[in-house]
Amino acid sequence: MPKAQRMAQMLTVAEEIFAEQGYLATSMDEIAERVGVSKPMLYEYFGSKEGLLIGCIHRARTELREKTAAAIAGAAGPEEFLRLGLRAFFEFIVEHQRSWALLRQEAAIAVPSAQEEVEGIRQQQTDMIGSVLVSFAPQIDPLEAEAFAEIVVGACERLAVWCERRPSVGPALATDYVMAVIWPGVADRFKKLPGPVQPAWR
Amino acid sequence: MPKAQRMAQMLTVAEEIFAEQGYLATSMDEIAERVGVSKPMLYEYFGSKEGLLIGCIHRARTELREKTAAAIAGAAGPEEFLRLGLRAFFEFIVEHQRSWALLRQEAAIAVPSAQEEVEGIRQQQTDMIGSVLVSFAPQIDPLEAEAFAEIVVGACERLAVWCERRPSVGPALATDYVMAVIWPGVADRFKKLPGPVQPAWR
DNA sequence: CTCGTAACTTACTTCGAGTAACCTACTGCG
DNA sequence: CGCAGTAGGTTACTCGAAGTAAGTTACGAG
Repeated sequence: MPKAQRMAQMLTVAEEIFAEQGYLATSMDEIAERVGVSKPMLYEYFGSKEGLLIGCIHRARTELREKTAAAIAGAAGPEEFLRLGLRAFFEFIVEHQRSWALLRQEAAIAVPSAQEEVEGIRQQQTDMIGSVLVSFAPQIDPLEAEAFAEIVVGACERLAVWCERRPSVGPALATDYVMAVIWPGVADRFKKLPGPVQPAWR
Repeated sequence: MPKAQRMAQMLTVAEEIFAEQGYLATSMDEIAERVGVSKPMLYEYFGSKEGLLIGCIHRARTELREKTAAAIAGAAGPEEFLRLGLRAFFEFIVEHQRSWALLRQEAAIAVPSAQEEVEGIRQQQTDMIGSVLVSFAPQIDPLEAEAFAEIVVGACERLAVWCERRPSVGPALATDYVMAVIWPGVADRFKKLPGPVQPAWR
């Protein structure tokens, strides 16, 4: 099997088993067996168990970025821009429900360098939100804009975990809840600052 | 040394080393040596490495609950109640800066059952916030109240991590930021619902 | 002084991450 | 055809850390 294909297969299998059993409880032998290959091949491709985990996270991150970029293209104003971006995030999470827990929880704990990747995902989200704030209200205090973005990302991340236990709450309702809580506060800031320009993210 | 005292000492040392090096990178031998005791003693007291971690988290959880309860005693209205509760949380985090990363990140990833304890901490916070909402606005949709509470907890958790990289943002300013974003949205819900009663949490 | 128990240690076993060294099958070229 | 080189792969190890079995010391009560 060619390398690129084998690599993708390994990532898919690893993500699956990690999500099922957790990172620590999964052995490299186990992954190798399920892939139908021997352990040293995993080391050939990813260097270490940690490297394999980082590969999984990195792939998810790329996918999230692409989906978000597609979702927010053509949004009219800050509220719609934010709403579409948040909704893309919730949809991504519902799709990757099992592996998302791995990405944000297991990865961060077990493997310091995987944490960088997870932070990268969050960074993407805060960038997206920060860009809404800064481009629609250029006079906003940068520190405040950053803090607001972190607050919104944290809110979504936590609510997404909660949604897993509440099947009745899908991406649409989750987005509504978050917007209901944060938008009045954010809009309030906008009112006190010079007016809107177009947002530019990616 | 008597058991209770030894146990506390083990927890203190373990929390310290876990925070320094991470859970995975720390060996039980290493902790045992720093405590000045042999490895089987740790197993005697905590059963497993996982048990030791859970012990650390559990102790932190208890402390947070006590501090929060003390802080919110005597708050006048929902806004002050929420503000004091959030502030106690940020102060707790600043105090336990290094070990907080362990609790919420490493623990969740590496050890599924430690995750329960971490969720317990979050549950305390959502209970606190949920009690504000429900008791000041008894007619609120319970699902919505729960979602709002999760959103606020997520926002704080994430902002707390951000504060670690931003020494200029202390507990007071962090609380202000969160309140600025969420309070207008929450107050907006209150306005549409029957009026305030006293909150009761713990 | 000796019995009992609380607190502790030494000396293992086991399991899994990571590695060294060797193997196979295909592709291009004289 | 036959052979070299390499992509893709395997077997058989080492080593370190979690967890354990069995034995040892300290010390207060009778």
